Amino acid sequence: MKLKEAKTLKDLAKVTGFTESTISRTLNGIGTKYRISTETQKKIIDAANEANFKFNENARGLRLKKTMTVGFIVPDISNSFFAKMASLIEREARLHKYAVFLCDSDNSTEVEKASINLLQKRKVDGIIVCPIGLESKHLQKLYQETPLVLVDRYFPKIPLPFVTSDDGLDSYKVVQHLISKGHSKIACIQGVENTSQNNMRVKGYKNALQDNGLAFDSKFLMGNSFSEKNGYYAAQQIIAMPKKKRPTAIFSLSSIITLGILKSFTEAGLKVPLDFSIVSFDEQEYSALLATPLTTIGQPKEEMGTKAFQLLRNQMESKTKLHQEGMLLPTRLNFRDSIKAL
Amino acid sequence: MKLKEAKTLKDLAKVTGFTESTISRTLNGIGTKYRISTETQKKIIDAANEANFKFNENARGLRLKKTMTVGFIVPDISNSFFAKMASLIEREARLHKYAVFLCDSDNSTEVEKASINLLQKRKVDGIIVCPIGLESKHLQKLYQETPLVLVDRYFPKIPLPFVTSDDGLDSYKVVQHLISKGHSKIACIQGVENTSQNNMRVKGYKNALQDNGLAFDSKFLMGNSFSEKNGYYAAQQIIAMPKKKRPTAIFSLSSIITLGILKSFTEAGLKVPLDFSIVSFDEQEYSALLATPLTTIGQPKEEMGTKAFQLLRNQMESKTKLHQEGMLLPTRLNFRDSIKAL
DNA sequence: AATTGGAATGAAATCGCTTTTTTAAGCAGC
DNA sequence: GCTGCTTAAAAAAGCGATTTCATTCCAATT
Repeated sequence: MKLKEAKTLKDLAKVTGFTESTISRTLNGIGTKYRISTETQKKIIDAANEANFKFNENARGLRLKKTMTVGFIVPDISNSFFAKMASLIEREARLHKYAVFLCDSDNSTEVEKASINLLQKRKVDGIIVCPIGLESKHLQKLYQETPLVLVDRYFPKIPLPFVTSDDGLDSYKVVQHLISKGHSKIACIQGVENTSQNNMRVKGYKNALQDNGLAFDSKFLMGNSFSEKNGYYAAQQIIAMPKKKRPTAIFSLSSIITLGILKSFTEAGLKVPLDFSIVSFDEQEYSALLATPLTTIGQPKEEMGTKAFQLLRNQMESKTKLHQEGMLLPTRLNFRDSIKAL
Repeated sequence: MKLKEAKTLKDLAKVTGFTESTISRTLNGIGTKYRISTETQKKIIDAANEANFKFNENARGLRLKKTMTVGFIVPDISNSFFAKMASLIEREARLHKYAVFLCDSDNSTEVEKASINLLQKRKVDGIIVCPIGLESKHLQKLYQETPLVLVDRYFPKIPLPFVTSDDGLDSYKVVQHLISKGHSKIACIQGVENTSQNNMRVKGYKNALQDNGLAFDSKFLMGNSFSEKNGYYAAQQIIAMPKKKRPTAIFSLSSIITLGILKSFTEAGLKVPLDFSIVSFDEQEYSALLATPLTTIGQPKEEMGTKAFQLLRNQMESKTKLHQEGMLLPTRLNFRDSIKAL
C-alpha cells in the first residue's frame, strides 16, 4: 500500500506502523492526553496530510451516535421566504460544523411525514421544520425522539418549541391605518386556513375592524392557499362585485398572493391605489419597486432562521427538552404608496 | 427487551428469536430468495411493524459503500434563481430515494472547497455544484473521485459535465433589438468577470454591437458582481455621466443587478423607459409587475435542476464517467415595455 | 530482588448493518 | 448405514471509526 492511497485509519496504520487507536487519537487532537509522543504524532499527522486523509463521517456517526447533521423541512424551497430562512439556517449550521439535509415537503403533510422518516433513518441530530400546519400529531411523536424546532408556523396549544413572527400586532395596526384613511370595506385574502400564521393575521384584521365599530363581513374574507393563483382568482372575484359593494382596500396575507392580485389588476387595467388600496404581508426586495410601491409587513426571516438553529442547538447539545413555548419575533411595517386616502 | 423498544436488527433478533441475517434479508425483500419460510417472514415483518423499526441508513451506507445522498453547493440559496434549481434537484432526488445535503458557498471559493470536503467526508454518492467560477482545479480533482455535475456556471475548456443555458444567443438578439430601436449607446452591467455565464452574455452583447457597426466602448461595460449593490452603484455612475454622452439603454446581466439599478433610478426620480431603456437577464415572477414591466431573458432554471440530477444519476448508477461536454438549454426572450424607440 | 508506577502504545470490542460461509435437519437413493 | 441433496437458518466477517482495557518497557522505590 502506498501512502497516497491510504483512505482509512486501517490503511494509515499499515503504512505508518502505528495502530488505528494511536492514529485516531492523534488526528482527533487528543494524542497528548493519551501520552502519544510528539514525535509519533508528527509522523502521523504528516502521513495523514500526505495521504489527504479524510475521516468517514458515517462511520464516526455510527460509533459516536452523533452525526453532526440536521434536517430542514420546508413546504417549498423555491419560495424566497423559505429560501431566506434556509440560507441562515445553513450558515449557522456550517459555523457549528453541522451539515444540513434539505427536504421539500411540497406543501403536503404526507411528504412532510416521509421526510421526517427519511431524516430519522439518517440519524440526524435534530430537525427544523416549517410544518404544513394542519396536523401536529406526527410532530409531537417526533419530538419524543429527536430535538425539534418549528419555524414560521406552529401550534398554539401544543408544547413544541418554535420560532416565528408575531403577525397579529402589525396586522391590526395596518388595518387600523386603512380605516383611518377612510376605508370601511376591506377584503382580506388569506392563505391556508387554520394555520397559526394565517390565524394570527386574520385575528388582527378582525380585531381592528371590531375595535373601530366595523362589522366583519365573511364575504370579504377570501382565499384558501398561499399561492399566486389564489390571489389571482380572489382578485377577479372582487373585481366582479358590484362597484358600490366591493371593497376599496385589500389586505393580502402573503407576497405570493399579492403577485396574483397584481397580475389580475394589470390584466383588468386597474391601478393601485387608484382603484384599490393594497397592503401585503412579507416584504421582498422588489416591494418598493413595483408599479406602485407596496405597503408591507415584513417578517424577520433571517433572524427566524438563526434563532431556530440556536434553539435546536440548545436541545442537541444539552440533551434536555425545552418546554418553553417558543419565540415570537416582531414584524416591521413599511408604509408606501399603495394606500389611497378616501 | 420489549418489542416496542427494538431499534436495531440485533434487538429484533433478540425479541423474535431469529438472527440478524434472517431479519435483514426479510426486511430487504430478499427473504424468499434465501428460502426463508413465509411463516418466518410474516413473523419478522409483523414484529418490525409493531416496533416501528427503521434501518440506520448510516450503518447501511458504511456497509454498502453507497449512502444514497447527494450534495448541492450553491453560491447563495437565498437567491431565488438558485432556490428554484434547488427545488427541482431536491424533488428529483426525493423521487429516486436520495437525500440532499445543501451547502451554501456564500459566494466564496474557499467555502466552496470546504463544502466539497464536508461532502466527501460524508461519502455522498454525487455532487451538483454551481461553482463560483473563477477556479476549477479543485473541481477537476473532485471529479476524479466523485460523480459531479456543474450547473449554471461551467468551464468551457475543461471536460467536466455541466448543464446550463445558452445565454449568448438571446443576449445577441436583445441587444440587436435595442439597436434596431435606435439605441447606439448601450451600457452592459455585468456580474463576476470571467465566469462562463458572464462571458457568454458579454460576448453576445459585443457581437451584436460589432455586427451592427457600433464600436465597443469599454466605459460602457461596467460592474463586477451579481449583487444589488453593483447595479445600484453602476446606475449612479451612469446617471452622473454628461447627458449627451451617457447610454440610452442598459443591458443588465442579472435580476439582482436590475433591482439595484431600479432602486437607483427611483431615488433619482428617473423613469423607465422614458429616461433609460432596460433589458434584464433572469425572468422573475414580478418582472411583468414592476413599475415598468421589464423585457427579460429567462433561463430554464427548473429544467436545469432536473437535468443536472439526471446527469448525476447517470454517473452514480453506471459508475462510468461522462466525457460529454454538457448541455446548453435555450433561454427565452420576454419583450415588455421597458424599451423605448428613439 | 521484587514491586510499583508512569510513559507510550496496542488489542479488542463495539456501533448497526450486509453478505459470504457454515451448519443442521430432513429425506431420497443405493 | 452412509452419501448427497434440499431447505431453513445461523454464524462470522467486515464496513471505518472510537474507546475501554491491556501491555510493554524502564526507572524508582521498598
